Amino acid sequence: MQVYRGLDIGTAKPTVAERAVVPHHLVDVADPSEEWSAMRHQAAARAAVAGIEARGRRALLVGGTGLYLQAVVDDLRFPGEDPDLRAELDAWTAEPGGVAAAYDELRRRDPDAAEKVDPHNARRIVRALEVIRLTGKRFSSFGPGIDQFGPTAFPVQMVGVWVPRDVLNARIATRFAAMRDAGLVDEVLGLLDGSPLSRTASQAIGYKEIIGAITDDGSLDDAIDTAVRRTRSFARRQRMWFRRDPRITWLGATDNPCAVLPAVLATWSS
RNA sequence: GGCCGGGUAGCUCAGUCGGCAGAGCACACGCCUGAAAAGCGUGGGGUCGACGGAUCGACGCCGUCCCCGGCCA
Repeated sequence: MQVYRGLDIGTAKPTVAERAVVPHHLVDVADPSEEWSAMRHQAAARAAVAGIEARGRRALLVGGTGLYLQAVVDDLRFPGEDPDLRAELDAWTAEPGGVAAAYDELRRRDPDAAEKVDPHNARRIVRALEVIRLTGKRFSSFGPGIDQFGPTAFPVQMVGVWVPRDVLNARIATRFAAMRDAGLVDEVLGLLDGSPLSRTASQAIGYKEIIGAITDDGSLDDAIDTAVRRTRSFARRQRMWFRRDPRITWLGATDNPCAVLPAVLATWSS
């Protein structure tokens, strides 16, 4: 979400001062009305890494979105997309019994892919069918899969920071309160004056809830509360995603995660 | 004080003719290849306000009481 210009406070974007000390890439590279995607992120991030390495420097990939990280470091191939076909499939699954019918087709044309997607998950079923109909090839034939943790596309040292649950929850609540104090609501009001947010940008935690509160005349306290819960839920999914990756070295922090910095640097140097 | 409506999961509420206590959200656990800060699955949770009664059997029917909201005085 930090790729979007104007989404500063709620995405905890690095400050101008911080960026003056350490160059940050893929920050402020898209307008909030633009869509962002795993494929777009893969291309942009790999280009940034290549540029950094070409200058003899070392890239530090930071972030919590598992699919996006793997899209950069692993052999993930994203077959094309077709908006018309996508719309047709979306309409199909919106009909009564449509999701089950679509899942039947997926099971018939790509049993391996059907095995990995839940029969109720319309979004994933639609995407798999879109690829199959578009390319004529099985969805599962693209790349080794996200559960294959082989050698990375380029040398990468992966480190995860593990924080106790109660500390994490407290930090999330504190963080949102600080964002609100820093003017998050005003920032959202400013965004509402511009072009409508894209589908992807409008999902940003905090922004989505505050926009909802403003347009529906709801409670800002409730919006912040929902955003806090959604952040916890996101953190749980991050935990699930990264936990299964055997290449990650986990470092535990009891309170302040910054305490593990020396250990992170030691791992990095090796 | 009188009349009416309500009291069921942490929250908001369904519950048909009396026949095994339900949903959404929350919470916990988990899944994942162009929406991923997205999407999806599984699970734990109940003195059905309290007490008494009729009934083989009550969240439901009868009685008394308590609590909340509205209207009237």
